[in-house]
Amino acid sequence: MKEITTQQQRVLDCIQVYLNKTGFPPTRADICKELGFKSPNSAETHLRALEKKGFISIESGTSRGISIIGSSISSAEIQDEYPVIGLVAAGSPTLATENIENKINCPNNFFDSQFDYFLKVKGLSMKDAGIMEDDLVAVKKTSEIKNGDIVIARIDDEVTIKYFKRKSEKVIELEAANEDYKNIIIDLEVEDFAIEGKSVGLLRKN
Amino acid sequence: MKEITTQQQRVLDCIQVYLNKTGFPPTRADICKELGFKSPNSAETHLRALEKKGFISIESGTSRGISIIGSSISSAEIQDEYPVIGLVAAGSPTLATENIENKINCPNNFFDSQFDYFLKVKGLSMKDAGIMEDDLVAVKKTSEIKNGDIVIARIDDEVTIKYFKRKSEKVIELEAANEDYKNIIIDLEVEDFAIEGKSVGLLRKN
DNA sequence: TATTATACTGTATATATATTCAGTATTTAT
DNA sequence: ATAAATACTGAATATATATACAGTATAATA
Repeated sequence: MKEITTQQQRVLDCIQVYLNKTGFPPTRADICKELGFKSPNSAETHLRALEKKGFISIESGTSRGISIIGSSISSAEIQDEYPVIGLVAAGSPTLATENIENKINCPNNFFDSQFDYFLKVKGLSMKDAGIMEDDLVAVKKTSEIKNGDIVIARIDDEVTIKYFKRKSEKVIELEAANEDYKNIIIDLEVEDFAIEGKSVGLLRKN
Repeated sequence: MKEITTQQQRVLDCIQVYLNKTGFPPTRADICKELGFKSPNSAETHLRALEKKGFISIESGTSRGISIIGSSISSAEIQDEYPVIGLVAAGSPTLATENIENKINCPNNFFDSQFDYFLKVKGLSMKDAGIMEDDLVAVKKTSEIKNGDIVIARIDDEVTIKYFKRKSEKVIELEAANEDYKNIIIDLEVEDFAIEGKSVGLLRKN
């Protein structure tokens, strides 16, 4: 970061003040008006100098495309948009647009593990695990599954959420957490079966 | 501040995300691109609705002249820090520093209603309501309680989470969601009883 | 001494952008 | 039953805006 001149500092301050006042950056003309310049090119050249020295970045071809570098409160925590997957139509990929009910913003380190989407739970098969109808399960797409994990699995074209239990090399049991539901035994040699991911957290709005 | 629709919330989130990413607000076209709209007028009408409802202000005739109301200068303003309240020591106020286990960052519009802190649940008295040990219940400090609400109540010096049921003018029943637990009948004339707040959501990390 | 950086005015223009108008369709209030 | 709000597509346009070009002038390098 090179040295800044007095006038360049005035321009930089002007951008910050304008941002604080309006919520968006100034145009070249705005800067001119604020600092008494009579030509938009006065602002332009100062901006180019500030960019060259690393104080700001300018998005080319973009109106008000100025951002002050370093002022973005070193946020280790990034907020991301996560899709909420509702009823998954048979045969369609889970994350297909038509399955996305809406989106939720939340920090990407919100749960102990990264995750990819929220699954809106239908039915009460995992009731005794505290997973109720319409709960949003944070799903991490992975095939690293341990016994006892809560997995989102696909059998033929149906998506289900259950406890995972490996019975043998070729047999898996999907265990419900509700005595009213039957467990599912999967013979990997016979059935079309896939693990979509596992639950890493849960969100309920009520 | 009137109610916001799902789509309007998405547009509002989109503006915030764009701001965090670039440092300046999006154009109508940017919003369309981000949310998949095909006409700039889609963004325009949503913006007008958001302005009418008081969520944003729009500077007329100004490119990118959008500012989110309430989230002043700081770009990470919609994200707030919420305390996690663990075991509440008898006699101490719930939000006393010594009761705060840690803090969680999450958007302040994360649940349908505003809330004040997370309560880490002990015991299984609300098991059948899907509230398990160590779950984090989002608590809104309020005395506006309806029958059937899940409330955080204080009897003498003990904090408990139960279903709320008004039996008569002076009698309240606190109902557990687990047949192994007994319901609690409160005579308001006899017992030292207070409603700390109610549950507006739940968070589970596993 | 020539060159580069700073610090401006003034004019011009391609395009980025807000914004209006004309439709269609669905849902929610009155 | 009718109106109003929501949720869009699609096209058109005035203008807001970035940005290049042509100058002038001073101070700091090399």
